[in-house]
Amino acid sequence: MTTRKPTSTNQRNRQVLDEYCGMTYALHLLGGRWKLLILYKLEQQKRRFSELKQVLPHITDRMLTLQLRELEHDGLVARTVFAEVPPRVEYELTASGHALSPTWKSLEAWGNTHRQATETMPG
Amino acid sequence: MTTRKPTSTNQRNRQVLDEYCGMTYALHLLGGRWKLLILYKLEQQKRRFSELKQVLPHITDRMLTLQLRELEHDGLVARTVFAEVPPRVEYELTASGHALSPTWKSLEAWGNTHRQATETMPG
DNA sequence: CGTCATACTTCCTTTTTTGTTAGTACCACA
DNA sequence: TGTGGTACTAACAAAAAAGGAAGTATGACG
Repeated sequence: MTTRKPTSTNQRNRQVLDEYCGMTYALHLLGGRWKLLILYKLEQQKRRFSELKQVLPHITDRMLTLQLRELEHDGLVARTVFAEVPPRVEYELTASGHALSPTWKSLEAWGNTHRQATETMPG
Repeated sequence: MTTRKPTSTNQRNRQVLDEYCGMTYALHLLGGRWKLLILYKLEQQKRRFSELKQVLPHITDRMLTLQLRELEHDGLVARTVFAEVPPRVEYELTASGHALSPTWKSLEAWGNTHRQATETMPG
C-alpha cells in the first residue's frame, strides 16, 4: 500500500498504452533488469532457484524472487515445488514463454549488430 | 549531476548486463514507456515534433523531447532542423531503426496472442 | 539441543524514471 | 507594441524499480 496522488497519470499512462498496443503490453511484462535474462536462462532447461542465482551475475535473492513471481503471474514461467527438506523449487518456461524466444533472439542479434555499428561509427 | 553512493551497484548491474548480452543492451535502448511507440509511429513516415505529440496519447513535451534525444543519441532516429520561423523539426528512423521493425512486430504479435491467452484462461 | 541447506520474506534506503509547471527564442504580421 | 505558433528547457515533485541487510520454516543429522 503506497500512497499515491489521486491525480497520478503515471499509472494511467501505462495502462492506456498497454491497452493501446500489444507491443507496450509485452514490454511491460518483459521489462526490468532481469526478466529477459531469466527467460533466456530457462530456455534450454529447467533450473532451480539456486541455479538461477548462480548464472545471473549479481542478482540478489530478493530481486530473483520478485521477478520470478511476476513471470509466473504473467504466465511465462511455471514453478514446481518439491516437498523436500531442504526445499527444492524448479522453474521452467511455459508454452507462451517458449513462443517468445524467437523474438528475444532477434532482439539479441539486433543488439549485437547495432552495438558494433555505433561503436565503430566515426565521431 | 545527481549524487550517488560510490558503492552503488544499481548502475554497475546495468552496465554488466548490457555488456554481457545484446538482448539486455537492446532492452536498455528501447525500454521506457514511450520509445517503442515513437519508433513505431516513425516507421511509415517522418514526423514533426508536434505530429508525434498528436499521435502519442498523453505524452508531455518534456518526455517526448527526452526520449527523442536518447533515440537520436543511440542512433535509432535522425533529427532534421529547418531554419524557419516558427521552427520545424522532423524526425525519421535511421537504418538501424528500420532494421528493428521486424522485432517489434513480432513482439506485438506475441503480446496480442499472449494477452488473449491469459485473459481467457480459467481460474 | 544445535547445525545445515534451501528458498524464500520483511523492512528499509537508494537510484532511476516519469510527470508538473512555468517558462524561452524566434520573427512574421496586425 | 503585442500576439501567434513551434519546439523546446529548467527546476521541482512524485512514482516506480532496484538494492541491502537480516530474519524465517523445514526436518534430517550429529
